[in-house]
Amino acid sequence: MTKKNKLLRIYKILDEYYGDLKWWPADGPFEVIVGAILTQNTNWRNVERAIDNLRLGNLLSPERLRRAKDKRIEELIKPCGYYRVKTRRLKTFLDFFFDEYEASFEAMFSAAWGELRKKLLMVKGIGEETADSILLYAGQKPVFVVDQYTKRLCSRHGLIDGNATYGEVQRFFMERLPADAALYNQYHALLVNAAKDFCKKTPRCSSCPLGKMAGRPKEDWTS
DNA sequence: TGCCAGGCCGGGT
DNA sequence: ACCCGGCATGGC
Repeated sequence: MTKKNKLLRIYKILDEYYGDLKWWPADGPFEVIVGAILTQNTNWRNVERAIDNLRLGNLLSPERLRRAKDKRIEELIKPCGYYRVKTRRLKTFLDFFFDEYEASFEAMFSAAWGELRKKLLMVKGIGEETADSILLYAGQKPVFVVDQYTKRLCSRHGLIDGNATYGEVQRFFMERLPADAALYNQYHALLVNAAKDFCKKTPRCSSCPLGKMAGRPKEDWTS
C-alpha cells in the first residue's frame, strides 16, 4: 500500500466514525481568526463564551474591534484566559490587517498562501498553528494544521517521532495527501476528536476506531 | 485538588 | 538551535 493510501485509510475510518465535523462552518473569516487567536492553549468551550461576549458587545467586526478600548475587550474575553495578551494580539493582527490589506479579506487571501504565511508569522502573537488555522479555516488554503492532539495521536500510533517539530509533522501529512483544503479541514478536526476521545494520558485504545492500528511498528505505516 | 485546555513570546543557555 | 517561565480562566 502506498504512503498516501495509508493516511487516506485512517481518514476514512475516522470520517465514517465521526461524520462531517464542520469546523468553523459558516462563520465569516473574521470570527474564525478571532477564534484562532483566542483558542491558543485554551479550551474551545471558554473561547465560545468569549466570542459570544464579543458578539453581544457588537465588537465582532474588524472596524469596531479595532476602535474598542483594550479594557473593554479584556472584560469581554476574560473567560478564555490570557485576556491581556490576547487583547494585544487581536489588536496587533488588526493593525497588520488594516495596514497591509485595508481590512479586505479578499485582498489578504488573494496572494499565494506561502507568502501570506510568512507575513502572518511576523505578526506578534501569531505562530505556526494560528497562522495555518487562519490560512485553512478562514482562507480555505490547502495547509495542514498541526496541534498537540495531532502530535500525540500520531506519535502514539507510531506515525511520527514523539519529538518531531511542527514542520516535520506538517510535512508528513502534506507530502502524503493531495493539496485539498476541504480534506485538510476535516482531517484535522477528526484527529483532534479522536485524540480527545481515545488518546489521552489514560488512552482507551480498545474502543478506538483506529484500535487495530495501535502499537504497530513505524515501518508498517510509513513504508 | 491539581492538572489540563485546538500557543506564543522573550530571555537564557 | 533548543529550553523555560509567564500568561489566566473554567471544567473535570
